Amino acid sequence: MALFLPFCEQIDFYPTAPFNFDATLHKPSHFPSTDNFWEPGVRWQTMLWQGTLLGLKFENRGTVDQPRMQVSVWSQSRLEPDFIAGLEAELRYRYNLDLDLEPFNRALASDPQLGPVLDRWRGTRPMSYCSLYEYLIVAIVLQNATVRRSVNMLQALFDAYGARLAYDGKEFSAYWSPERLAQASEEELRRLKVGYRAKSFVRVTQAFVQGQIDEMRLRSASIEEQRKSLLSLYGVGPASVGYILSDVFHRWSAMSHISPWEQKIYSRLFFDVDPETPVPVEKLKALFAERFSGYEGLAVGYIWEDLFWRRKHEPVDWLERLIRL
DNA sequence: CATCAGGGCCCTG
DNA sequence: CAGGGCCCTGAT
Repeated sequence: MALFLPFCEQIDFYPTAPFNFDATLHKPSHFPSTDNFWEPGVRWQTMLWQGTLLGLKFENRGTVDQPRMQVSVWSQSRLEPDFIAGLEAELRYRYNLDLDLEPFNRALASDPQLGPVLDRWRGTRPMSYCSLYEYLIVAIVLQNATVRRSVNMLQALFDAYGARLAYDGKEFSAYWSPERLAQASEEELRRLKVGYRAKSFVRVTQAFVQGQIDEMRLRSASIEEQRKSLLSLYGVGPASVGYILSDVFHRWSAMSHISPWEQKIYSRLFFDVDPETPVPVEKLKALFAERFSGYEGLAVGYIWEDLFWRRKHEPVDWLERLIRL
């Protein structure tokens, strides 16, 4: 039974130009989950913010050079102006609406491989709609699993501990609070077929409930401190930390970690070799550092998403073999 | 039917 | 610091 959200407020956003609405709000490389849905010009997204369940709808009301985005916010009860103001700031942060891409565009416009990609996706920025806690759950669900299994595990968690929200004539799942999951035992979690990850969920959730990790405080910490703090969490290793540093904490300069499956894809993309005989990680990093100096994460991200947009329209033979559904 | 690796991480030796 | 074990699932 879904929770109906009757109240609706609107917030207008004017992101820095250039701003590509669709490529910022939809990342085809991400696995699908039932807390959001995208179609050109619109993204629905649920959110648990400061203990309040929200139904968001992002709509493109501008152009790349004259950006304007309208966000409708549905809720159970009327929202206070202070709350709205806080939410607005949080969305600006998570969706990187204040990011100035011009130095990046200027520096890399003449790169023969990246240049055309930058033209195609001008104004696109990295984006993670998750809180740190939620992202950690996703990262753990991704570990050592095929995409389909990851999707199933996250859905099982939504169904057991999250909410179902009805707004704008649609229905979506929403995340749970750490406090809610803290009531679940490891055995109970295992029944959701998450396997050994149950222990990681319990320990990570505990760390949040007990205040050992604080997202807002970490945002202003040094990258070393962020890395150390994340690695201290049980079930969180270098691969998860790499994703979190870039997606949640917006550390886009360095490629902190390249996992084997990414290594294969990069080898094909940047050295045009058979992914089954990949180029050493060090060689990849050296190339990124030389060509994209200071913007490694951003630049590689553009080429990565460009590939997955292509795949959305037509299968990319060599890539299909590397993505286990 | 059985076997195996998968978009890691922990723990042990 | 290398390598086995971990849960479950779908592919072979």
